[in-house]
Amino acid sequence: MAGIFATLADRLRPAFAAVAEGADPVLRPSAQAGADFQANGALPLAKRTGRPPAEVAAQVLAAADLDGVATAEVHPKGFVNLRVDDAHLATALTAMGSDPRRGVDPVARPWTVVVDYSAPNVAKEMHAGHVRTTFVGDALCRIAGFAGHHVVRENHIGDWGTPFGMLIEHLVDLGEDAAIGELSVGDLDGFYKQARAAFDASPDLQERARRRVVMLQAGDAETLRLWRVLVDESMRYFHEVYRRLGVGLGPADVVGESFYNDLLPGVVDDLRAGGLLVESDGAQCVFPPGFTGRDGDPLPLIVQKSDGGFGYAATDLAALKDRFGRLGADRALYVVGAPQAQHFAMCFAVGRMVGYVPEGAEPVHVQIGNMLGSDRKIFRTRSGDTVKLIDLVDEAVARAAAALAGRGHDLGDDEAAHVAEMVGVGALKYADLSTDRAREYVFDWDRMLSFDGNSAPYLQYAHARIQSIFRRGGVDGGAFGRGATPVTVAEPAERALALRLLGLDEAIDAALATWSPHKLCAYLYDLAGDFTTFFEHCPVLRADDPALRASRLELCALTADVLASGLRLLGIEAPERM
RNA sequence: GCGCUCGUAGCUCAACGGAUAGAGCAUCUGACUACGGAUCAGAAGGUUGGGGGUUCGAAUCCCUCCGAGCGCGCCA
Repeated sequence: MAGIFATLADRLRPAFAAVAEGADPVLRPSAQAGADFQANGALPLAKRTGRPPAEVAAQVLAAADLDGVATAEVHPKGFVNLRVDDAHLATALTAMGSDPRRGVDPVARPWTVVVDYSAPNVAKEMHAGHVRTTFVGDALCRIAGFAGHHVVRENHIGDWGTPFGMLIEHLVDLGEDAAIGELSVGDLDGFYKQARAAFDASPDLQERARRRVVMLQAGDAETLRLWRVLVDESMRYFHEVYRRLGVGLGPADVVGESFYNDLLPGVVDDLRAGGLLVESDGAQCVFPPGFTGRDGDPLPLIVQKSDGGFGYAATDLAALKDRFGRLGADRALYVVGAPQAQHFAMCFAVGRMVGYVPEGAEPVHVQIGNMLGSDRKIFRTRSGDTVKLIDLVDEAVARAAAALAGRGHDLGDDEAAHVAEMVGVGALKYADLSTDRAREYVFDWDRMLSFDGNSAPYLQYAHARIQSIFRRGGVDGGAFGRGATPVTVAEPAERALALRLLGLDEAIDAALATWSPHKLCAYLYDLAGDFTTFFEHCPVLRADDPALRASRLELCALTADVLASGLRLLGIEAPERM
């Protein structure tokens, strides 16, 4: 089944096309009294046909088959106002109830979507900067997967390059067992800082590190073994964190920088064969058109450094080749910080020039804005250090536990702890997901953990509250929300809730159109708001008429299910009680 | 200097080129011995940084100025 928006658009499109080929109905939700949607498409057509907007609108309306779906009227200005029939809402809700996908049809043409996200560095702690790319990337994977796309998750870990000379030598100096001990308790920052301090203080170590990098790149077996120790210990820790956070990245998804190492010479060959490679100051560069740096000079993408080593641009080009070539991606998402916009724009331009990106396919930099402190500066600790991701998680859960305990509940200790984890982690995720991903946002504990406003706890609470209706009424919740109970839509609050429920597919479309999870968040928040209004105005358990009571229980069950499903698509769990 | 992103209510954020720019918090006013008060209803709060332009219609697109953040050759 399709949602209400798609249904109306399908009904209107032929009528608009009859006036002018390919004309868009420009269907929008309406804030007008008495109207649920408005079609604005007559206004641009009036201009094209040289006729008054209202006349065009009337012609469209006469041609539109809205029978059984909605009634419409033309506003003198040319807007077509649409009000969905109550009977149609009722039947559509029944269809939604019996549809396990809740009205979200699988996309007609599934894509292979490669999603590059999280990307921590080996032997370095994940910090606040990784929070958002991890959560946004994971949510996009879930949403795209649910919509029917084939999703390939890739964790582009930083597991290669010059720092590994230093890290490996530090591992040797420390002794392997001691080093592993340190890494295995998750103290990656401690290890890295020690290594950095020793490196800075010792010219001898610097020299050994240089030699070690050469050995690593030459494939020396012992060096590779030591490197592998660092990678494995780090990944073991990262995967523990992912598991705790419900992030769908595992060992099979690790495709780090080192993976592309063998492909780099081929990239250089491709560029050279394409006549794109230019030597500049001893480095092999490509100058994609349209990019200038200081003094307005053309800006190079440095593929091979003057010392013969490969730069990160080479790795990113190899990744483009691999994702669109070997993996057959239709879309390759790079869920990476906004500051790297120019770098990716250049890589994508070069990737197209060299033929790595097929016609119709598209690499997308899913830009992630910085998390800011209350001072609107980059989020840091008071002492100026980066904030460890795991510390944020622990604090979120602790704060959630305190908030839950503060209001009193009848949960046992185990369940209370479990719920605190769901609420704390959910609050952290939702705060990241609910604002436009590309924009910076101010991190605020109180706001994200508030039970009011656009927060995870509010949505989780709305869900738990519905569950309690079924418990309180001694009603088997599983019997509702399956389309087996007829729904009547009469009260304004019922209509509003019904319309919202039937908008799930549109919300998911909107989120995927721009790879923006916050559009789904906004939908869920609106849904929760519509539910509380409904719940306030429409007695459920106390409804006199058994049929009305059942109808409202059906609405409750559908709402609870859409809330829980929607939150799940964001990677957030919805407790039954809290 | 060049480039990218951004500037919306006191604060934090929405708004797919469409009618009167919406929420939450904070402020103020009301309601109910409550199907979970973590409630509901309402008020107030805006020249969408300034100015110009395109358009039937601009927070949204273009130009310009002001302000903020970020990037700009061998780190990723």
